[in-house]
Amino acid sequence: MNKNKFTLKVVAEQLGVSTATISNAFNRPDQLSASRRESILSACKKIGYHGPNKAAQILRKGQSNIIALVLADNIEYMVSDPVASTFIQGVSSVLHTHQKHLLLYAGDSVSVLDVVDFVDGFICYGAPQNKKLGEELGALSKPVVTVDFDLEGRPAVNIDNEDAAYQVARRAIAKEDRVAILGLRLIDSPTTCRIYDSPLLDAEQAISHRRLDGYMRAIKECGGSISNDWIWHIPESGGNFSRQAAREVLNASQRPDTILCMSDMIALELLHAAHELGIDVPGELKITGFDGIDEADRSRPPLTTVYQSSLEKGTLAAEKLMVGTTTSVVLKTEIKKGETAG
Amino acid sequence: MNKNKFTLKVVAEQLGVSTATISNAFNRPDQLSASRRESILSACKKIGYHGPNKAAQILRKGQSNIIALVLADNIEYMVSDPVASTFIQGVSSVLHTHQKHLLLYAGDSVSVLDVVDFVDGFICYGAPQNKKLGEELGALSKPVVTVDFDLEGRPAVNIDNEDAAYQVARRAIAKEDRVAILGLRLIDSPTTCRIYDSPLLDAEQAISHRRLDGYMRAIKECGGSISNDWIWHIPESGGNFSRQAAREVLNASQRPDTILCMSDMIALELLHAAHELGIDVPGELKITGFDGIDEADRSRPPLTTVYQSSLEKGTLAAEKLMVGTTTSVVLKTEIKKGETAG
DNA sequence: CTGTTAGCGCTTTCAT
DNA sequence: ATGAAAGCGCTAACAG
Repeated sequence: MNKNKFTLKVVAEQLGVSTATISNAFNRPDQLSASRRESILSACKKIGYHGPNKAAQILRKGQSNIIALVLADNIEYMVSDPVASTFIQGVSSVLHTHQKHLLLYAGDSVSVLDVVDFVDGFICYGAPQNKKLGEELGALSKPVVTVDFDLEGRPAVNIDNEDAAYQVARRAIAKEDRVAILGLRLIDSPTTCRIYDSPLLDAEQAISHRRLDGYMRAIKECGGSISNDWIWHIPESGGNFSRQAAREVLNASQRPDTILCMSDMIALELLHAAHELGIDVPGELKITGFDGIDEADRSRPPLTTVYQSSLEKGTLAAEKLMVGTTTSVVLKTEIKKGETAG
Repeated sequence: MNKNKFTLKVVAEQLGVSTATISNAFNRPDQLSASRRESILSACKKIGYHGPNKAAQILRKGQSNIIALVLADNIEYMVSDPVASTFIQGVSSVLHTHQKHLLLYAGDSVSVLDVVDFVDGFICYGAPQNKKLGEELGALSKPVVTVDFDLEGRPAVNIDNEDAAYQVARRAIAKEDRVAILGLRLIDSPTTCRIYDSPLLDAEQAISHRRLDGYMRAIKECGGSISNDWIWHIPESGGNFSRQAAREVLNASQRPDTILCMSDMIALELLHAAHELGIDVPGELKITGFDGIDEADRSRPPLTTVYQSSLEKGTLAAEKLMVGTTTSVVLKTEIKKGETAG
């Protein structure tokens, strides 16, 4: 329970040198002889002074080595989502090599202004649920890297959601197919429901809408069409939301031939529900997912989906922030054929 | 890209009041009239001053509202582990209601001293891989709450690992059973292997050893015994480590009748491997897990395991830290019968 | 290479 | 209820 209350000044007096010398010994080796530095450092260690106070350094240097990772939703959900947690892994691994600390910041918080003064930069994973945060991040003087959405003038890491969705849908849909879509965060509702004619969320905000566009293109190309009654909104992949949607769509009269899911978690839940109802996949029902999580590979039958590297998204975003890049990038995705789409 | 460079002092001059008044308007409402405060606040908003600089506040007040969550291993692994991520959920939900920020700190880092000056307290989830961190945390003058291990004089949140392991093992083991154990972090090795006569890690450090004790007690009570050749060390639940151990033990001549696994992730991997080899569970092989994660319930057959509430561990630990409790607690666990243990 | 000094931006007695 | 002033602990000019 010690943790001495030493300050640079006190230590300097005790060692009979100036404060600047102590400071330099710790932060700027080039400013003094190696031997002097060595003796100072060991003297400090002996008396139990472990280096300059970090809080004071943050104020003085204007640099904390803390990076805030702004998550789209609440932290609770994000940490348990396989896609998001893989992303976090990527981020944390590169921050670790750069000796930076990781602060998790919830996208449903009130304002990033309560951390902006003591973090060095932001990585923003998905458009924050609280729109205001997006505006704030856009106007900051500190570095920001966005992922899965864009912010005027900020470097971003994205995938081509429209094209990926198109590709995977194209793989599943056959002529004359009745198609349904289980979408993610399409409208502003906390519950699972068909979208009917609810206004869609801002197009710019939602990767979901790019995916929707891709699905639509595929459907059209197959000579089909889809009404809003056959498009579900699911607030988040986890929990019971997906299950509810799965049951609704499977129990509908005139069950669809193909169901396009905007995440693997949703698709797996649907696959599970279909199994329970004795529906043969892909014989009676084709299913596609999105993300390419490991679990999608282990399901039986394995999911037809599109893979995106969340890990790479994370490492790239963090590296951009570390290096100070200003250019954006669009990562490649890859169709995983699986066996759920005929 | 604005983010005005306003300081309290500048604002005070501009509004023609003293710095103390501005400060009070933001931090101590009781120090001035409501109307005065209101007018000051709105004036500040108008000119774009969003409140006192946080970095300066941290230095001055010695309080940052940042809580460090020290993870046992590297962050990468922790975030992807269902047990750990559930724990994080619990922590973050409580911190969020207390307006505290969450800093993730890896247990394989060099020293907590590089954050101690700017965090208000520590939650330490599992004995840090780097032993030195444990010592440092013990000697700090800031609040520390430990989980799944103890630190002299610090409040802790634990479960009774020995008893839980005993209970679940007792459920599976029958007289004359040949028993094997797939253990987690038993020795100091980065690879999956039988422990043979390697020295076990410090008993105090490892919850695994309490579980081992429980298993041993159950085995003895059934009139059996187990040699170190039948105890595996697995460095972490995820990755291929569990799979390797599963294959080794299943392919051994004289396959065990019962295999006790120190985590559900290990047990599920084992179940999967057994399935691939056409081994009937529980007919030809009984399996037990540990943790009671959701997925253990969804497997076929559902896993016989012992449930612990990682969420509650998280909320409790965070609450202890917020409230400043000094007492420790041992949470209840619960046997989940499942169908993999006869 | 070393020491002196002026702040980084704020909070908080203490006096008014 | 408000204002003046002394630091919180450190760093980086600058001068020696």
